[in-house]
Amino acid sequence: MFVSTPILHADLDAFYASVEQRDDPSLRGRPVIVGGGVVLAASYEAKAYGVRTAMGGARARRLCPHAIVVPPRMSAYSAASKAVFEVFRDTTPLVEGISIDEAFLDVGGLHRIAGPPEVIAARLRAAVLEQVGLPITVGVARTKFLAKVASGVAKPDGLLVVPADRELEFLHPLPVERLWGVGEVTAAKLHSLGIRTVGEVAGFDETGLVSLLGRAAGRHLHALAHNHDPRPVQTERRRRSIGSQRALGRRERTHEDLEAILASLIDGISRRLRTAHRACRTVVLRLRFADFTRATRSHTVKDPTTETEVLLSAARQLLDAAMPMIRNRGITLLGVSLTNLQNDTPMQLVLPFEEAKPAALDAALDVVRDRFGSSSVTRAALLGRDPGISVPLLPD
DNA sequence: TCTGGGGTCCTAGGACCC
DNA sequence: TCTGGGGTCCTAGGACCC
Repeated sequence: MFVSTPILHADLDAFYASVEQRDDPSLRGRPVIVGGGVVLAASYEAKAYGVRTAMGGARARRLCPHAIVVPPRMSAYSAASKAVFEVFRDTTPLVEGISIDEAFLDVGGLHRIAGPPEVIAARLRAAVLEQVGLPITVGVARTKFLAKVASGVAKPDGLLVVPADRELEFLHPLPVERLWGVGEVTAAKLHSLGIRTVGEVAGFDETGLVSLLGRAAGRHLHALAHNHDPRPVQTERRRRSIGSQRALGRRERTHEDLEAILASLIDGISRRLRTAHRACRTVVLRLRFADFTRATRSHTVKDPTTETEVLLSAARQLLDAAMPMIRNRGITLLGVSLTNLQNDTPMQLVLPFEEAKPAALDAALDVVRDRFGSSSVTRAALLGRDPGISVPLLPD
């Protein structure tokens, strides 16, 4: 039935809320909201009342007054996520995590051993429920994009297979909002042209979409509507930024207050930066004002750094320069992110073959695997004799 | 009780270089 | 003195995702 590699998109249902219901039986079957000021997650019982992720807490409570509101327990969610990803990797080594609660699994090579994809998917759902105690929805299709759409349609606690010969039949009647990458703004633009379904997008020419949405978004949408998505499942994706931010409410903040918050943000992220064995060149200061408009200010240094002091002084200068704006408009959020990430040290793995003793090679392999999380690197690759494997040894 | 925290990717303009 | 095109880097903003 599948002419090429079938892909699974596995997506935990109402993840944070499901973990809360798992850990506290009194919450089961009842509307649960995780979060306070803002809804981080809502159980399906709460969603039935119109409660949505990212909604203001006050509005959520108006919609569902009898909901039980619990504070988030991030460490519990992160532990649950780890456990689920172990189940994923028991299924296939080709797992691409996209967030704490979803991943793509390439099960193409598994047909002989594990059966057809729909059987693998059903077994995966049962394993997650049994071993971790959480409901999960799985979409199965020939491409990542379609698998993701399928899981979205099948939620909650569902399984949906899109057979290779029925793809457009499945895709075209769906509303444009189902497409990955179409949010509120893009949907409104499409609606303004009378486009409401994916099929209608497909009937629109690419040039028109590009002039409406910009080059990349237009092409992307055109391709998806025609079911073109050649992206493979990628097991190793490198992080491109590290950031942290703090909402400040509406209180007045002095320069000293902000400096203290900035120092603690930088302290946290520079620690994460070093733990990840990365260095950074660009510091971005993020601001949100009293009217909830936003601004960013950034500074790029010549040499990549991992040092708290360097990062802090760059961030301080950005903050100082932004103080007039902050005094004018009031500040409700302060954040920092580090981008332009590089490896923290250029890796020297030049090992002339005749000098490379097995022990030295193994040590080098350990370093590479540790740094890059890559288990597919071989001794031959290190020695440059295996052109089939590329090892990203240079700073990116 | 208005509005969290972590990310990715794209665009556009200006500086600078060849 | 005026006039090119192409490429890269930096900065700022914005859409989108979970």
